Amino acid sequence: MDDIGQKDGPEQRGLSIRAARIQDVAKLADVSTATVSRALATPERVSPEARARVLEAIVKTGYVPNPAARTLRSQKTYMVLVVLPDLANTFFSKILRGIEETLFEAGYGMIISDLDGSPEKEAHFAAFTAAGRVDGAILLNGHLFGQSREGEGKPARISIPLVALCEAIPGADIPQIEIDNRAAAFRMTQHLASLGHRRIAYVSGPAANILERERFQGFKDGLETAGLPFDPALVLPGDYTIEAGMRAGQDLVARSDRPTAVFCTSDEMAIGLMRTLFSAGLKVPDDVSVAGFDDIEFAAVAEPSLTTIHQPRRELGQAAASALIDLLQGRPSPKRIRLETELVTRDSVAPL
Amino acid sequence: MDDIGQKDGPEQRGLSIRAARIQDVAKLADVSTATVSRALATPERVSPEARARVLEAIVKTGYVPNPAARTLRSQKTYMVLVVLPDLANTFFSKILRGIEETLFEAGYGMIISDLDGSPEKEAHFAAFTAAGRVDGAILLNGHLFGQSREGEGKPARISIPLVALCEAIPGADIPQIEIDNRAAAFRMTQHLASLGHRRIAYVSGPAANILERERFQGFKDGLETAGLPFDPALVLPGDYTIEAGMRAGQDLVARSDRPTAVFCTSDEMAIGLMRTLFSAGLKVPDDVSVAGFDDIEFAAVAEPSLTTIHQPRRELGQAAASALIDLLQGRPSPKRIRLETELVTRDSVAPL
DNA sequence: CGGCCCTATGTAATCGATTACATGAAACTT
DNA sequence: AAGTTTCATGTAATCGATTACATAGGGCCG
Repeated sequence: MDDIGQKDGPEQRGLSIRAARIQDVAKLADVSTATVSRALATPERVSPEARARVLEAIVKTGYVPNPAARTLRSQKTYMVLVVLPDLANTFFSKILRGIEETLFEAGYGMIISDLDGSPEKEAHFAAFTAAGRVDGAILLNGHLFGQSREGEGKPARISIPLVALCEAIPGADIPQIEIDNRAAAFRMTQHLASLGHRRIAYVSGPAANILERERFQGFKDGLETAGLPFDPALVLPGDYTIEAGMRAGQDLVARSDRPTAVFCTSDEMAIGLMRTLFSAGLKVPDDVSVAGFDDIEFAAVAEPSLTTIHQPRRELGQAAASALIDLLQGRPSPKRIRLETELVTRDSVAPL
Repeated sequence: MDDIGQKDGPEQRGLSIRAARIQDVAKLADVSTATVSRALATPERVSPEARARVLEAIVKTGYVPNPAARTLRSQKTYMVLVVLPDLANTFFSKILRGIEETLFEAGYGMIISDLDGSPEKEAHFAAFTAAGRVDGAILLNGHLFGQSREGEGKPARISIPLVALCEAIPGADIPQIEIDNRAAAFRMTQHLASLGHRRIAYVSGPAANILERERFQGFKDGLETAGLPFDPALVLPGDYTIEAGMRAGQDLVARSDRPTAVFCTSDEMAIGLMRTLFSAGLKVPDDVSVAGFDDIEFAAVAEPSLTTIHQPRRELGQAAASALIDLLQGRPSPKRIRLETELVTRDSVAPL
């Protein structure tokens, strides 16, 4: 147990900021490095006495295992990549929180990639996963990486466990966590129709987006079920942003035959749209009813407060993280989870 | 150049998903692993021919360096930790984007830690940095990690480069990126006073918060300069959230001698407060003027649109990331950066 | 022409953990 | 009592890069 001047211990003299290694712990506890490692990873395989000595030595030295060394050997990073199209979008932040919480509890860290519409960044992060910097990834961007063009003798790419969140990825054999967008949009459309609205405008998401297609289908189904005609002139292009909502609002304001209700496929668009209507002197819901989608925090405090579809954002994040952790730890993972949405009626929608 | 059946190459037969290693590249290019490494890290120290062969081999094999191995040897992770108190808060998301952008361009990845007010998480992430998982950290939470209680023979903790963002950390000898909160609050207070308001309420942040102290001081200075008395009864407690704003609103509504203007130290609180005033039948700005702070996206589209202090959030993130990168790469780093804010006048504030 | 320096490259140690395999002692079986 | 298991532990190979040191060849100088 003589721990003085052995061979090449870190000697912590003065300012030596060298971190304690497993060797130092082993020496202090008078066991081999293997025993230290086992005391941490599989305590039941180490005698109580040795374990106690190791634990004590760990406290004394302030030992923290070196993650790089651990990863190099065991091929596990305990890191998860979260890929999303726009970090600045309010909709994602609470989802991220749900993800982070769940990952943290399971001992995983979270690396965030904001794609920002850049294919370059996407390629970078594809390489990132291929290099083994993360054990798995949660994709919020609606498609897989890089589409694997197999030219030029490129070897089969390393594939890590993936989970799709919110935007389902058609054809991908991975867990998909989402809401039933079509049903939710259907529900909202029916709600508007049930209040007597017969001319209902629709402010869309990006055309290529899978959410958009589902919601649009739900909208059309809803019209049909309500016995209302579908009028393409009442479909306004959008991209889920406040600005898109404002543009759609300008379009509507300029029309002579205005619809009596507008279904925006995001709350941000709905809020932007209401802003423009207001500025033009129109009253919501007296002149026009406006509905949103998502139920972000500001929906409840907008003026007027926004009727919308509530998405359980935090739970979505948690569910995705759980599914991924299942995969990472070799447990069976649910193939598809659809969380329930809810129609939240507030003041922005009124009977005709 | 015979690459068949050498000794123990990866052989990529069928489904072998083994990633190419530096050895494989070296063999294919007919050079040593050292040369491959140098061809990537210091190309000028490798002959053009060798370099070309290496590059070709890299493309052929799809080689991506293993980050764990690289980190283990070189002690560099090319990862940065971003610590923030609440990921779900709108205010942070655009800052995060600024950080991510800048880090990405410099080749760094971003790991996010949402502290969520949990000391347990904080301790975890302190260990995280100590273990060398990141090269540096950006702190948005206003204080340093763990306060380093040096008891029990704990060795000097590894200290990595840090940068404080938004919330200055008094006494810490690290770069601080922020705005001049006091000056901004002063400015807003003066603005309200100049419009004739003499009874101005103040909705605060958390008392312990450094931002709060600065803004509060600015507020008091503003009153004094305008020759207005400071009335403690007009200071309402808050914590920057929508809900806090609503509570403050309820408080105000219940009063008989209402102030004519309210300065909220966050836009979220201002929006929540306006909501409550509205519900109580009060008009903004006719009955009460309301001002915010931050200029989040929703400030411009709130009804009425919000007079507030614009913070250059993206630029704050970029500046912090740049400062950290400077530190990481051994360059001198600015000690303190104060970005300019701007008073944005909109419709929620009107002359008395 | 011999010595020196520079350049390009190879060899092998190293980073710090995990873990396959080996070993010796104790416990149990028949 | 000999043989077989089990348990606790140690030894050393291993993960895949970087890099200190060694070396060979070429050019230059006096």
